Amino acid sequence: MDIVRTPADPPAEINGDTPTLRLFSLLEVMAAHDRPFSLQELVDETAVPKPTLHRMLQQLEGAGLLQRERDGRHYSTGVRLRRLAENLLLNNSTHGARHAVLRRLVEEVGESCNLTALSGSEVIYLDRVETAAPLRFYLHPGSRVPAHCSASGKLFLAQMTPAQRRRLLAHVPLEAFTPATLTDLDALEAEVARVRRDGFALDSQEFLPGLLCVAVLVPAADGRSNLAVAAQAPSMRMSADKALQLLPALQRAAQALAAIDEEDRQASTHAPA
Amino acid sequence: MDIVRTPADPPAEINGDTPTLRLFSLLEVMAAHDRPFSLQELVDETAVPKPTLHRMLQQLEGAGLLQRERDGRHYSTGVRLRRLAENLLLNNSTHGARHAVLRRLVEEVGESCNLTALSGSEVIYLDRVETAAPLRFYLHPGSRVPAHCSASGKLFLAQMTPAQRRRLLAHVPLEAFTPATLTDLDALEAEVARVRRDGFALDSQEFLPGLLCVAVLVPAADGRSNLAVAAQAPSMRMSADKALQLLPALQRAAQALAAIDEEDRQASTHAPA
DNA sequence: ACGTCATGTCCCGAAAAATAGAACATGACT
DNA sequence: AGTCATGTTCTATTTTTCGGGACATGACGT
Repeated sequence: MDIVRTPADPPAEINGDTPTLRLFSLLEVMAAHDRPFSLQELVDETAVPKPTLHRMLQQLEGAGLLQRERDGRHYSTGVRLRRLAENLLLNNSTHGARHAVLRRLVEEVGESCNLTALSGSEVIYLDRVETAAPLRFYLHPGSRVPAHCSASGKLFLAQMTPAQRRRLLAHVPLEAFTPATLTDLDALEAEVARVRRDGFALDSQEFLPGLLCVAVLVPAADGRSNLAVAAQAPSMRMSADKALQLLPALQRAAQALAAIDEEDRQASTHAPA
Repeated sequence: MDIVRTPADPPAEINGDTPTLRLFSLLEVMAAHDRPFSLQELVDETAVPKPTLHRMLQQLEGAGLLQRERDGRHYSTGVRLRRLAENLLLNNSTHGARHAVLRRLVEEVGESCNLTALSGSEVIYLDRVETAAPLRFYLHPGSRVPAHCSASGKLFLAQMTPAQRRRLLAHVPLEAFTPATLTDLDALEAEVARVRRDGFALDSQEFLPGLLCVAVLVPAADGRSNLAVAAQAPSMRMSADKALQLLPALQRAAQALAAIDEEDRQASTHAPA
């Protein structure tokens, strides 16, 4: 059982999650290297049986997602796939804007920052920008973390009603990841009350030893937000005191993100292009 | 409270070729619009049964290819998908006909040229060919540059709707890299209007002191392009006036690049035998 | 408060597709 | 010709998808 579950594993291997998604993994392998691939090369690269791979390539070629080189035995990306990629990046102003805010925040505070949301009883990393500092934690977007031992998670818990919070926590044991993890319901309630009062949350090595984190909510129009910004740093560079100094920058970023959402909300009720 | 659905939208478009490929069609539909989709919206758009669509979205979300908005009922593109798209474009430009066109352009104009695309709020260098002149800027493929202070970036901005552009720019501070950088929104709007009218963009030391740049869009069949060609030169060798003289060559290269895409498209619709 | 509507979610048997071993085909090089 | 490496086809078995129908949930309107 992994501590941090990551849906998208590092590039090396084809993921057998579900057959459909293997095609994506295959494309990722091909997109990662800058050259046309022959069937055999892909077999070596992915450890997928040759006939299977052959069929996958045929499918992708038939759909125009891949195309064969002139020699007939090397595959490279097809127009349709490139068109898809272009459109994808082109029609992305929301993520672009959010990401930009995050990037600016990282520049300002000098530590890795991320955008998180609550999903079920876990906090999911929506986006993340790494600091330039060489020592850093590797947590990529898409990872999940329990709510009770993360700064963002405690923020989300803090805005729930006691009943909602109890219901969520009742079925999730408060697993101890470090000695600092709050595993007692009463202690967690007290912490959550503090978070609600202060408007920010700290995670002081409660999830990973040596990892500190400060987070604030991105305000939402209806009062309940499912979006938080957080800054993370190794304890070597960050103390709890120093974390507090980052708060103004975090709040500013949160406001900017709220403004983006507000715009989106308005834009979506108007006629799209 | 949705606005009335415009009948201008085509009826349905998901290809039932083989089940696996429907996921790609779905992504294409989503990539074609700059907004998050709810399940129901996609049902209307694609004429795919609701449970089926639901499963498809779940799969894609689980794989990190899509992600839900924080309201939990709207889907938009995920990090993994965007990363795939970036890699795809990055790697594809390096080899093949595009590179050749670029190389020939460099020969013709005598200055370093590059191919760029918009990704988020930044311009990403897809490919670059250096001039032979000893004095030159070192900017390699894959590097990124803010949109507001690059010739290509201003071209991409110019073809957005005002709303899209505002959303992107509102939260990206118009950072001043040089005294010439446009840091005022109104000034940038005026510049963008000029760019749209003229069909080309200039960057006169707005990003790096001493660096001039001219760019034009590579025309796309559907009118919106995510590909631009640009020539760059140090101010010692290039003035704004002289930059204009490069325009015909750039336009020719852009046409050639557009023709390559067109060829690819046609080739992929012909007999794959 | 209650019904009503629209939307998101789950279930499950029938149908279709993916899987990968083995065999076959094709060329390259000796 | 003989060997090797690679691409292709065949096939029965396993696994997945499919989508109608039913259920759940929340947002209204009365």
